[in-house]
Amino acid sequence: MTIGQLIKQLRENAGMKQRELAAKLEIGEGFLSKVENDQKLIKRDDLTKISQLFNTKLSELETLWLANKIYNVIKYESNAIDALHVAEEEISYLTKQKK
Amino acid sequence: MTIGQLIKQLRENAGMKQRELAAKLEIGEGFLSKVENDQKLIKRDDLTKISQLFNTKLSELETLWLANKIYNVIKYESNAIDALHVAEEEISYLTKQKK
DNA sequence: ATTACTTGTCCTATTTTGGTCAAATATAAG
DNA sequence: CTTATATTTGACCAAAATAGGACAAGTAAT
Repeated sequence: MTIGQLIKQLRENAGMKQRELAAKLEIGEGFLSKVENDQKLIKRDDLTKISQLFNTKLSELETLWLANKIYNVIKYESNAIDALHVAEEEISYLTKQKK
Repeated sequence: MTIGQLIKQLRENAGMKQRELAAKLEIGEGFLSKVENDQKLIKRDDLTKISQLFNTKLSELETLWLANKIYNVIKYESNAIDALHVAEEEISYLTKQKK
């Protein structure tokens, strides 16, 4: 599940048209369409508004949003998976903050 | 192991000073110092030169370089690990290219 | 025929990249 | 200690890339 797919799902489950949601987010509907199809990434600040509108957990939105950012960095890379693992090791290492 | 740590290691194992390596890469030594300490990321093109200079596998350098890029995206994020996993799923999914 | 959605082209303001240089610190040598 | 030599750090910068969008025209669905 990508951030775009989730936004689309939330919107449709609420029976809302793109035009409506776009208006609430103060963006054009063309842009929202691209967001829902993961061709553009929505502004991070707008996640808050979305989480309120659809009463969904902000943290879940943020995780998918961030995943999309990561994905954009590696999508054309043949060693993407290896790099992800290395990055994960580094994060884990620092997160254990051995004083 | 980060890309900076590896570059430093390769250089020291070859008994080379920062000044020398910096000259071969045509960058200042201040910049190289930052690269070795992961405060700056070296240009991707320069990885080729490094792999030739120290006779090391380019793919390994590239993986660490990419890992650093990813790391920079998520380093201050509390849900970094979750996002990494989501991104990995997306890559894996697309890599299986089910026609 | 409308309404809804998608897509392509274009734009500019902000951010990031890749770097310099000088000064500050370490380290080593005499 | 003193002095070279090596490395690190901070402040700054131009150029390149990206973010975040608008808008019009094209498709799809109703």
